[in-house]
Amino acid sequence: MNETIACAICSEACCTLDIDGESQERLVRMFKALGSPVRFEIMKFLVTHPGCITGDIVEYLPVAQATVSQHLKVLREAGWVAGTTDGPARCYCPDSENIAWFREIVGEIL
Amino acid sequence: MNETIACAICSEACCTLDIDGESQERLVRMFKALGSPVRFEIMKFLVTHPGCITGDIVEYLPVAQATVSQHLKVLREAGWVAGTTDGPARCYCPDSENIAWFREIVGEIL
DNA sequence: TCCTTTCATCGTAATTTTACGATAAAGAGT
DNA sequence: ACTCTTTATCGTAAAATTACGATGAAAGGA
Repeated sequence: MNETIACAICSEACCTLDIDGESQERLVRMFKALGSPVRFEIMKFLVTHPGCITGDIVEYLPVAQATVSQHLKVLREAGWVAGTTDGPARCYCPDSENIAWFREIVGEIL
Repeated sequence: MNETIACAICSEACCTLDIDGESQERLVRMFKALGSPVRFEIMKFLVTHPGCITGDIVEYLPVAQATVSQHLKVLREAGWVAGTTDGPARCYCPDSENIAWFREIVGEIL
């Protein structure tokens, strides 16, 4: 679905956006991850409290611990946040590299 | 959930991101809308073929017409695209104003 | 007026997501 | 070894999303 195609507008082979499948998947995953009110709220909290632990988020949000953990996993796998182990706890931070990548590619494409 | 709160990190009233509820809802809706492979593909097509009609997208994608129409509605309501009527057909374009807004606020917040 | 074209909407089945309690795992301290 | 703290994972019920065919609505031409 990512190669050059013909369409009714051009009536000949024509352009498509220059993004490889892997990057696109990654990008869509990032969009999807922040397309949830709860996860967006978590992200907001992490931006203003970088390095905080999961428990802080659980305290802050009216959401069960298991749910927060699940959402953090989604944000991690999407690349929005990165977690480092600190004893039994886990510190989370916005993943600035991936965030920069997101902004960059969004700027190119949209 | 958007006012100043106290948290375990600061142990006193502390900051939260400066975004009002309405903008946040709008932003989350935009994220969510592009967090779907099919909708992302539609958006890509619209960027490279601004002004095309629904039927062109239906031809391009291996998806039923009803489904495309539904996805276009989501993209419209999120503000990614704008549609203008042209006879029985409907022309769609990327909504550059809202896209600019998205980029701007993402740059501020993340 | 009657077609034709184009698109949106309705109803619905299948899939995915979300949220929760319960439980497991992993590290630090005693 | 035992316990406490912290987080992840499992199982599951409820809700939301997705995709489709069928139908309806709106505009233009014969």
